[in-house]
Amino acid sequence: MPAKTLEETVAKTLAKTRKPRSSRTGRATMADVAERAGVSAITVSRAFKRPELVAPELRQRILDTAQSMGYVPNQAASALASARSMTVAVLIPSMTNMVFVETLAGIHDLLLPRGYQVLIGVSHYAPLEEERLIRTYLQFQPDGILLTGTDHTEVTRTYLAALRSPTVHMMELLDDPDCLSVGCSQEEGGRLMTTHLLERGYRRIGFVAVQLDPRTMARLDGYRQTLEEAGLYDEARVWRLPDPSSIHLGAAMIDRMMAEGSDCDAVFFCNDDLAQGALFQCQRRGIRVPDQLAVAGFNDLPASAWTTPTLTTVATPRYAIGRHAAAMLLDLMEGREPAQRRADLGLTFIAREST
Amino acid sequence: MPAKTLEETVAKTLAKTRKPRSSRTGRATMADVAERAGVSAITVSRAFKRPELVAPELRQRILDTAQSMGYVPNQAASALASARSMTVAVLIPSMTNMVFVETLAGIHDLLLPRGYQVLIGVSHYAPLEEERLIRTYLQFQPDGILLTGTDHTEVTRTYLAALRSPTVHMMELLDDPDCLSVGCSQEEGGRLMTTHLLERGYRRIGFVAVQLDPRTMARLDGYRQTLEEAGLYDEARVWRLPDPSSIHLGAAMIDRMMAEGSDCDAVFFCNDDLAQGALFQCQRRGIRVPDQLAVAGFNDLPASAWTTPTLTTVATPRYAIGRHAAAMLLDLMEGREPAQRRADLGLTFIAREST
DNA sequence: GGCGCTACTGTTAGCGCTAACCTTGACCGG
DNA sequence: CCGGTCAAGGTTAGCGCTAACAGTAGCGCC
Repeated sequence: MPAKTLEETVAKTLAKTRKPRSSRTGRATMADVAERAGVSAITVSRAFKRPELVAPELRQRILDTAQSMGYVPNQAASALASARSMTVAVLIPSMTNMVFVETLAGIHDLLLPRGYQVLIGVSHYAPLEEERLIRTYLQFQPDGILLTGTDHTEVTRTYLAALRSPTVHMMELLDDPDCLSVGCSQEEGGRLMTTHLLERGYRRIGFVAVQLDPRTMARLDGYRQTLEEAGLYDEARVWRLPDPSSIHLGAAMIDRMMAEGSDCDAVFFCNDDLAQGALFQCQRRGIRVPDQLAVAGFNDLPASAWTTPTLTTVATPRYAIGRHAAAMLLDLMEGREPAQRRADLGLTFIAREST
Repeated sequence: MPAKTLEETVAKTLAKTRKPRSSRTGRATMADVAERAGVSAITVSRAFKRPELVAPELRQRILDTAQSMGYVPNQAASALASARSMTVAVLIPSMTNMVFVETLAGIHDLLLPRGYQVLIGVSHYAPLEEERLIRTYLQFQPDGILLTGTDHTEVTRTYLAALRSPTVHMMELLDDPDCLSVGCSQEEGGRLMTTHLLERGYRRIGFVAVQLDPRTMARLDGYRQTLEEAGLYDEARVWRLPDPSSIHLGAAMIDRMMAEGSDCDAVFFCNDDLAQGALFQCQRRGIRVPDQLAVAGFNDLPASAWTTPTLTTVATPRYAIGRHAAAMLLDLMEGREPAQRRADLGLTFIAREST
């Protein structure tokens, strides 16, 4: 009986001409503020979101009223009505690795002042975990997505392709013109360091790769290419370990090399914390660096300028990468075409005492 | 003319008996899935959120249909309708300080598997910034809030009091029975270390306080109390600097002490990274540690077990604090009373070579 | 005087989901 | 055979906000 239903609806509508002063949650709503300020709800909405559309005095009165009532806009309702969540999902492999924390800082510094919120997901270097996270964060209908690296599962790629949400890849550079990327050439970093070691006269240069993520492997590639060109590459001087990078592991590697009777005159560690651990252990064991063994790292962590000896390394512009990626994403989210689809932010080689 | 309005409404309602297959955003909605699976929307909702209410085969069919359509629930709509955002706001003072990053890891590990999302705010040790962040995060109607420390502005306190959202304070312990807190006694840490230094025979013990946040000041208090009891407190051996803690600053402090002709035979640094910097600089300047100068830190950062000499410090259970705080919050959010309102997770004193 | 224009403010409808209630049919025991 | 119970699914209304459109007033101008 549709007639009855309509009658009922009308009756109910009339009955609650004015609702009790607050919503279900006990918080003031936009309608409450509107009523108190003697305007309509939409005007309150505009006073907050499009202030230029409301007469200055009225706007001030509305804002004052809202303040006095402790009104806080409901972001879920806003997101639902406007189809804009003002949220960006960021996926990084690790939170304990300073490199990504600083990238995050760059992202935060750019996006937060512009009203965007950041949802941080940690994939622990596992593409499958990343896929799970993507699924979770899609529920938030993020206006944009920032991904680390380029090794994503097929499903992740499908999700992202099916989605409208703008996406920018960080750290590594992509040649695919459909993808936006900001980063630096990890391979180039590997070449820079290896070339430096060759120039310093080292001939039996080892490489320690851990975590085995694509960035580490790219550095290894750069190392291998350079040594192969010099006719000095020897697989026996390459160590590959899936473990996460740590000072402890770096120290352990020195022990292992000694135990194995390695003939290296220099070792290029894929990460600064490994190299720092190696330096500490060399000091303990009385191995003179760089005379007996040269040690090199990657990323330029803060302590690397202070160890004894100080550590030769390659500085990566991670803060700048985060900031730049966020800026590109912002362009996309606001409908502008970013200046470039692929931004190489370069590397800085830092020669110190350890080589 | 209400009659006409009603007629119009009915006409429109009939017209769109079935909407086009997707929503405004182009994504499949629950209604789309329901139609395809031949059930009502609420059943789809239940298949996801209350699976025990839907017959197993039907549930599977719904989930399969959803999957095949690439359906992702809209969290904003869910939050609006259910008044539960499944979101927790976490405010920490710094992201580059490992202590808080590990706290975050504990929080994540507990909350994410239970379906909660975490919004991270960084206050940069500024209560006013924290207040701003609180205001921002309240828009998300978080189901719970985790705060670091106890120095909040009056406005922050007012907001939190006006709010229903459960709140747990981390790191420091509160005596206020209205507040839940998880942490350890920073003051106790200061006493532990100072007592240790006294026992080792040091008599002119200095203290370097940086950042000057409440936790640092509490450690300083513990130090002062202990030395006063021993009749050895001397204000001239206390340095207070507002700068953030860093290796660099620790090294600089050694230089400054030398330049000032300080007579300390031991220095207690309020943070491990400062102490590490001091150790590095002592090594550079040929100051023998601990013979000429003992060095002590706080927090037990990873590198502290590897420096030369290794660093005496106090380990704080930050991961456990994060996890425990999250567990208490979860209890509150799910309507249970937590086992205790104030959890002291203790400290571990670690004697190493530097003292 | 009428037209267009700008500057404000309001009305209506609906975003996608779920709480609360309602219906249906199967099963059970006396 | 009937009332009671329960599991499984549906109906209705509305969460709090904003897009889109619809006024309305005031002004300038020919």
